Parts: sequence; C-alpha cells; structure tokens
Amino acid sequence: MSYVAIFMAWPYANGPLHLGHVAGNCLPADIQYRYERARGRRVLMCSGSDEHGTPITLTAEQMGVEPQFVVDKYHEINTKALADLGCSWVNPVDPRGPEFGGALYNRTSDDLHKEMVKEIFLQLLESGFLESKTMQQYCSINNDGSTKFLPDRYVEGECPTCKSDGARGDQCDNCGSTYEAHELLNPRSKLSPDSIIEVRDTNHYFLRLGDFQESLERHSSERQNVWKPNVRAMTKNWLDMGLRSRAVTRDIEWGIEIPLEGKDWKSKRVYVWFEAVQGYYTCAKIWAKRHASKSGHPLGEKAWEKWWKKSDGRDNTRHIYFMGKDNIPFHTIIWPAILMGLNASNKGEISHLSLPGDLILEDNVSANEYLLLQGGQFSKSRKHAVWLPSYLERYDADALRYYLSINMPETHDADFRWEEYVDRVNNELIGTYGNFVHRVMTLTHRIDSKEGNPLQDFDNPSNQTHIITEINKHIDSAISSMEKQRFKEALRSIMGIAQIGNSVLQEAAPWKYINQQDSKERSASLASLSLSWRICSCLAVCLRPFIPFSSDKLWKMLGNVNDIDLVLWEDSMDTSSDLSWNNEPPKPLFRRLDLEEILETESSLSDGGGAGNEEKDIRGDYIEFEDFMKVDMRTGKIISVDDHPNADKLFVIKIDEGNDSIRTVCAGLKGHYKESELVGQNVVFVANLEPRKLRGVMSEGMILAADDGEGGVKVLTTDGEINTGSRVR
RNA sequence: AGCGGGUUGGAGUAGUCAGGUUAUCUCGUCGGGCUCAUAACCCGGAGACCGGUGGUUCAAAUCCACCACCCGCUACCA
Repeated sequence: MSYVAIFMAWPYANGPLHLGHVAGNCLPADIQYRYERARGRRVLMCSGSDEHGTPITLTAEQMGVEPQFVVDKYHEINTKALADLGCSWVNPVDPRGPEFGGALYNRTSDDLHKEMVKEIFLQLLESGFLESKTMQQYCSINNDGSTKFLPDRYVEGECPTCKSDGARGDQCDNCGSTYEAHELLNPRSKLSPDSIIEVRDTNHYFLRLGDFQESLERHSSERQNVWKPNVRAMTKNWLDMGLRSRAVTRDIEWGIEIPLEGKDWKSKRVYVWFEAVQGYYTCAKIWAKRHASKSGHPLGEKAWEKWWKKSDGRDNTRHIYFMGKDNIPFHTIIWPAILMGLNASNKGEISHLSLPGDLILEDNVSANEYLLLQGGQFSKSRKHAVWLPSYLERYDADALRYYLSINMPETHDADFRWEEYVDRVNNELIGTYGNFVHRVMTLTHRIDSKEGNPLQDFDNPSNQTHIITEINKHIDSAISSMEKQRFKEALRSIMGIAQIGNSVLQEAAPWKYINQQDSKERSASLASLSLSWRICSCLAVCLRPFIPFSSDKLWKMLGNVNDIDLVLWEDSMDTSSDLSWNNEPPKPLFRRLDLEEILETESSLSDGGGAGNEEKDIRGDYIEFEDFMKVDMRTGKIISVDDHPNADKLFVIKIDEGNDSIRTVCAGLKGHYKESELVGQNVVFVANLEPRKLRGVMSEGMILAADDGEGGVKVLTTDGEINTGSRVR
C-alpha cells in the first residue's frame, strides 16, 4: 500500500495570499495531492497558517489590535481564498474513507500544536540536542521604563569600521566589513527611533545542528538525483559552510511558551522557525485526532502513524514538501535534523536511515523559484502584487490554475504578465482544450437520437488502437513527469491529448456525415467522433488535478454519474464502458478573456482606487525626487469630448496642448461629468505617459482627477487662465 | 559587499549535476487545408553560431577559468 504525505510550507498569516504563494506552494501541493489520489494512493495533505513571529506583532501594533486579531483575520481570508481556488483543503477526510487520508489546513496558534511543540522541545532538550547559551541582544528602553528586545534586523546604527550610517545586521553595506551584530555604534530602533537602545545579555536555547552534520550530508547525497538544482545548491552551501547551533527561543511575547520553570523563561517564546516546521507533524496528529478517528479510521487517533512512521511491513510511505526557494534550508537541513533528533532520542543514535517506528524524512523537497509580477518581485509594501482573494473576485480560478501551472517557476523565476495570461488561456486552454470539447459536444448533440448517446451505435474503438496507444503514451509520460513533480511537462503531455483529439476530428470530419444517409464512411467518421467522446472523458480525469472546476463541469456534461475522483489516470482512456449521455444542451467550458478589459480593470486598481484597502501603509512609500521629476505634467484646454465607441466609462477627449498641437486622451469620467461641462476646461495631464490603447482607442496621456474612492471624482483645473502647455510642478 | 541562481530562434521554455547522432516544447510568424467549433482547429515551413572570451576533450549548450548583464537571499513577502 502506498502512503503519500503532501506538505505545503505554512503561509505566514500576516496578509492575504498573492499569486506568488499560489504558484510556488499552494498550487503545486494541490496538484500533487489530487494526482496522488488519482493514482489510487492514500494521501494526507497538511499545512496551515504560520501565526507567530515579530512581523505579526508589528502589523498588530500598526493596526492597533491584538496579534490574535491579525492572524484570525488572515487565516479566515486565506482559508476562503484557497477554497475558492479549488484547493483540496475543503474535505478533511477523503471521500473514499478516512483510511485513504484527507487534508487539514490548520494553524500554529492551535492549542494542540502548542502542546506538541512543547513536548518536542523537552524531548530534544532531554536528549541533549538543545544547549543553553548567553548571547548579546539589543534592547530598547521605553519611556515608562519597560524594556523590549529587538531583532537585529530592526536595529540600525553606524558601522564600527567605516563609521557609515545606516548599517544593519552583522555586515556593513558600505565597506563590507563584518562584525558582531551588537557592535554597531549609536544603535537605534527602526521601530521607534527615539528610544534608548542598549546591549543586554539574554539566555537562549540553541539547536545543536552540528551534531547532525554528517547524517545530513549522507541524506543529502542520497537525494542528489531527486532534488532540483536549486535545492541541491542551497543545501550544499549550508553544509559546506558547516552547521552551527541556531537559537530556538527568543525574547518576544507572541508565540509558544517555553515549557520550563524559571522567571527568565516567562518572557521568552519558541522561535517561530523552529516551531512552524513542526506543524507538518503536529498537523497530521491533529488531523488523526479531530477527523480520522471520528470518521472511523481503524487506528483511531494513531491514524497519523500511517503517514509518518516507517512501517516494518510492505507499506511504502513518501513525503513531498512544497515551498518557495527561500525556504529550502529549513526543509533540507533544519527539519530533517529535528526529525533525526527525535528518532535518536528513542534509539540513541543519529542516523538519516529510518528504522521501523521512526519518523520518516523527506523524499523530495520540491522548491519553486519565484513568480515575478510584470518583471518585478511581488511586494506587499510597494503594493506590487495581485492578491489571490481579489483575483478570485474578478476572474476564473481554473484560468489562473492553468496559466500558473503551464508557466510555473519550477527551475527559475517566472513572470506573471496579464498579456501572457490572456494569450495562453485563450489559445491553449480555450482554443485547444475547450474548443475540442465543445466541438465534440455540439457535433454529437446534432445527431438524431431517441434515447441515450447517439454514438453508441457507431462506437468501435478496436479500429483505432493506434490512436488509443498514442494517447496512453501521453498519459504515461504525464505520470512519469508527475512522479518527479514536473508539472509543466505533465500538463503539456495532457494538452497533447486534446491536440490528438482535434486532429482525429479533422481527419474524420464528422460534420460532413451527420445529416447523411448511413454509409461505410459515415460509420467510420462517427466512430471517430465516438472515440473523441471518450477522449473528452480521459481529459476530464487527467486535467482534474490542474483545473478541477472545469473538469467537474465536463464530467457532468458528458453525463457521467460516478465520482470523477475515483477514476484513476491509468484507466482514464477507457474504451470498454458504455458511452455516457447527458441530454442537456452543451455549454462552452470557458469564456474568452479580453486583454483590454483586464488591463483597464487592473490599472484602475493599481492607480490607487480600491487597491490597498487591506492596510493603509504610508510609511516606506517615498519615491525619489528624481523619479517625481520624470513625470511631465502640463496644462491643456479641452476642445472636444466624445463617447468612447466601445467602453461604458470612457470619454475620448481632445486637448489643445499649445503649439498648435492636439492630443487624444481616454479618461474614465463618463458618469461624473457631462460632455458640455468638460469642454473649455483647463486641465492638468501627464504628457510623457507611454501611449496605450484603451478598448481600441489610443490614449496619449492621462488627465489628472481626484478620486475619493466613494464615487466622487473631480478633474484638476487651473486657478484662472494660463498658457496651454504650461509645465505643472 | 558576501552567498546562491540565471542568460538557449521574435517571447516564454526543456536539455546542463552523470559531455556524444538533425537542440525540446508552447506562443507568435509565414504558407496550405478545413469550415463542426469560442477569429477556433489541422498539416507544413522559416527562424538559434545555446550571454562573451579562452581552456580541457576525438567530441562542449553541457566540464573548467575569466568577463558582462539580470534576479534572488542576506535585510518581514513563496
């Protein structure tokens, strides 16, 4: 029996998920989960919100609320967004039964998680893998006399070597010299620059990573053929530098308490990196306790052991982790070290090989690179992001799943561009796949039929074995890609099946024969259409992990009554069962996307309007003076205003910009102004904005207007007459 | 600055760790076909001295050295 555990790196509950998280983590994990199920394996998927750590306390402070409020809010938002994206967290127990597994999206503020983390802490402590050390840490002293330890990254000061200001951490940006983090001159807190800062001693526990160096090296060398180059390189780098102990506690109030007596430990918490990775393990146990045992798993609360403990029988268990590239060492070094430590505390010896009863180490750490947005990195503070919840409010989940799967940052950074998104969805998802399905459906529905599928009289798969063999080859290669977490390759193989389907139709040309009398040619042609019907079924099954919503739709449109998730990939090209039928007239699976419409929506969002309603974060949003001066704003007089021929909200406005020159600008002012109110106004416009077509009309700039976000819009005008073309600054 | 990664026809991308016959696939483009279908689909063609220079080798996109540019991490984002 095959057991597979899918682990997705825990999203930090400090904000909504964006498309980078989706492409790097959420989507690959869900695809793999659905795929493993479609191979008949027993799959458990675990992840959840990572809810501790300094950044969350800072967000809470900024919002003027408790940290729990912040994590509650984002846990809820993200849970819903993942469900809307079609990720499989919705069913905690596999519909086939609890012994087949399930999925739990938990959270690290869960009391059971906290308890288990404390147990693990004590177990590692008793086994000697944690050591206590005194370190120097910056501490800010508030006006009321209270003190607060500061993480190094929130402290800046002068470099002890070159005296340049703005140095942080343990290395100077200016001269490159290194020093201890607490050696900065005139340190100040970035959070409250006026506070007094001093260095104080503080006790902490450290995980003795060095103890695991040799075993980790062995483990790593065994994984060379499985890991992707980025994982190999990053891990090797850490191992080559030599592993040093890492603090597992820190001075902070938000987190899991240290399970030790003594006043000193009351003010400290478990370091979030040490605790969050344990979520993979605690989540499986919590799943067993809360879901599996209640649904009647034979092992009850011990159900988790099927996915976590090395068995002594023939059971085969694999662990696959999904994360972004910045998370690699936590999953190839730190987490395996913790697991080996737990195993060693039972058997007394550190080893990367697991004996029966041991917790098992990863089979693959599948780290993706980053998804960039229009060439730049996703950034919360710069509001350069497409947030998953807001995407899902406007667009289709499967379209996103398709585009991110076919363009996944598997081996290096990939770019999210709306142009490409529209292009690929329209051409590939809709053009090749959706259109194939629609051809088959509409053609079949045009054949006269008394009852059931009219193709059943023509079905003759034994004459088409070469095509069936070809399709099965595609399925096999998709399977072998999926076994290596190569999603792009797998999806391409499956899309190849739709292409085969299209050429089968092209060759058979059933549209010529549908209304003709019976003949040998007609029978042969409709036999091909019948095969195409079966190909649609096959596609629904194989595309299910990638685009679950439309697969489900197609499955029902085909009239299948069994559960699509119970059909295995290897059985998906079925030629033996009766042809299914659904009398409802077929509907297209997808709607074509309109690039101009999307760009218009997206640019109006990023222009300030409704975009950043998550938080008002004004700090850190400065631009350079030079950047501001790049914007060439000028005055002009509106000489004509016309309705845009193809848009509801746009006017096409001609502006006299001086020097006998006239400029055309599209402006979203319809509904706010009448044409006559605008003509003759002196307005301010951006003169050096790159011209862009808006719904078919070239717009050469942008008229400035104030927008209060609540429907009020007022154009900026000059206070009295001034020459057209005057520079505004 | 240190560390890591990248650079392959117009765009995106596979292949690089274990060197070896015509360098993969998708989009775009060009020509032809089809007209059932969501301006779609099918067939075919053109287009790359694999970032640069040098080296190792019978043989280099692949290994080595140096250089250029891009990105990430280090420094809250996967």
